[in-house]
Amino acid sequence: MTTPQEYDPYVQGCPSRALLDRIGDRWTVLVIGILADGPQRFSQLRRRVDGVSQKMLTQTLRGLEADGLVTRTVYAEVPPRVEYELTALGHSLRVPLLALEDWAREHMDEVLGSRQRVAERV
Amino acid sequence: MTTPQEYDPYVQGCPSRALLDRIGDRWTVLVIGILADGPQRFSQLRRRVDGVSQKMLTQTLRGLEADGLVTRTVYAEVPPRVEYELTALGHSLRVPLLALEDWAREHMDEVLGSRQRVAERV
DNA sequence: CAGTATCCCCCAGGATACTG
DNA sequence: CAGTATCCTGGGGGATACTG
Repeated sequence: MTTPQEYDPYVQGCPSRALLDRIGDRWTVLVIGILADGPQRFSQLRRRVDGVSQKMLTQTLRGLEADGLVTRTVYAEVPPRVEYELTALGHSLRVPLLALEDWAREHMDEVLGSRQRVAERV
Repeated sequence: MTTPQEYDPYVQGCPSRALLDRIGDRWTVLVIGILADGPQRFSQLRRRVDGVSQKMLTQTLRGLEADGLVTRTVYAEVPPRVEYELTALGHSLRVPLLALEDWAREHMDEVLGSRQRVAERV
């Protein structure tokens, strides 16, 4: 603690790389995006995140929960109802993620065009 | 083309998911970050991105090249020198990525604290 | 409904060896 | 130096079946 230890993702083993891992997997980002609309049930998420398997959705949600980005609330009803909701921390992460989505929307054509050209060996 | 087709990452097969894939893998983000400092040789990148294998670095750079985010310049010298540099598009991607890095720096403690608590079953 | 538990396959990616 | 080429393994993740 003598030197203030900054998080440096370029160094192996730095915890901030762990964040990159979490952001890394496709489902995490998509689930956060959906939850930004408000609390959602498991089945709603499953339906809205096209292509996610039950296993991966559960796994993703458990990870988000562990990271303090999402809360899980079980209602004592029959049939059971479970709602997932972004925490304040989760909402704060939404901001940079939105910036990324905006970039994608704005520049995806350029990227795809480039890929096309490469694929055609032009 | 009757309805303006927006990129929707929540739909399977949407090309914008391809971008999530690219951002997804750790090396891409790290390499872009390093290249933001200016043009770099292969060996420099290899050294600065701690833990990347030769194979993955090559693969990552080829991908970035294909997407039009990075240029590859070969100098006819002995020994050979190859420099990688961000394109304007690559630089523009830097902006949202920086926002993400900032978030990580600012909130990593909270995330790690949460993980700790979960790991300890508290 | 909202999961857990299992099996199992595939391929991302590391290690190693070789080349222009 | 800046890569290819090849081999090989771990585990990510789908499919399926079962449960509170």
